[in-house]
Amino acid sequence: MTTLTIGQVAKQAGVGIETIRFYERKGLIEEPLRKESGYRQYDATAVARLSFIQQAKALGFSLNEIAELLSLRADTGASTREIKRIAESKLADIDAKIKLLRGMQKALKNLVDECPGEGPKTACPILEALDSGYLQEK
Amino acid sequence: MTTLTIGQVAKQAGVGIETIRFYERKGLIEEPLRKESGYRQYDATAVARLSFIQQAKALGFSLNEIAELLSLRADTGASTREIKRIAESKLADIDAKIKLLRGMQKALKNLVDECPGEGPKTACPILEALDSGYLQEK
DNA sequence: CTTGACCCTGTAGTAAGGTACAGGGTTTAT
DNA sequence: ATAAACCCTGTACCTTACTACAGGGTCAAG
Repeated sequence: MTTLTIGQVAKQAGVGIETIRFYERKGLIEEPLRKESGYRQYDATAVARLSFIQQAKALGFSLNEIAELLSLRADTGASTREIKRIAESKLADIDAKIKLLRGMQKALKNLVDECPGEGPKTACPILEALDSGYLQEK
Repeated sequence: MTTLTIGQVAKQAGVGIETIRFYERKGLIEEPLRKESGYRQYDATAVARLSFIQQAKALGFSLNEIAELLSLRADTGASTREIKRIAESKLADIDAKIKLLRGMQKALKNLVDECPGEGPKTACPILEALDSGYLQEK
């Protein structure tokens, strides 16, 4: 089994070296074996683990949530139920964020559409709206 | 003209006292006049300014962007064009965030739907997907 | 005239997710 | 054998938007 240095793992996984050590401190990655020199020795599973983390981040999981997923995975007593529960609550978070952003998008789009883009600032509906409390209707 | 203490302004605007001092340090609020005692003296325009900031935050503007809007508003040479430009770029940011979240939502929803919610973890498509790099297809 | 509620400055801490040294030791290539 | 490139620990710093003291001074009510 070929071993990898932290730099090689970082390169293969597309992250920084400091990031790997940071994940190690956070408990997201196991402490690897060391050479006599103290150098960390990794194998390919470390790259896979980092990929898992990147994937989960891409789905909007925080590092704490990822740590939770990883410990559930390692826990032979844990079931798919727990994992599904976490994923569902994350999905609900994402739904909520989208709703919020759609509200912003709609309000802002109205203002941009109505703004002539020239003339005195008194004619700008954007500043007007921000002043007026118009968004509070919501 | 009645004057207000920082506590009264905070209450009326629905923010904390520390927040007002923080905005002052950031340049989002002008430094108010002081009594001989050193107490800050505000008038109603301070409450309006805080409302402006809250409104803009609700539209997704960061404090730095809000500072920019405020300085444009104060700048007699600035036009609606500049303001519209900022609002448009903010709208583009929001659109991009929504797209990203929709991607996450879709991927995660598929996984949750396929997860039986019971049985061994090897049957859980969520962990499988995180391992496999399946999301990279994107 | 004293008590409690309020205000002041200045500094430090929070969360999240890293990033950047400083001051060393080690490996690898020439 | 020596220089470049790499690795080590530990600590400090970054951003955003606050929040929380500590250790004082002030104001209003009774």
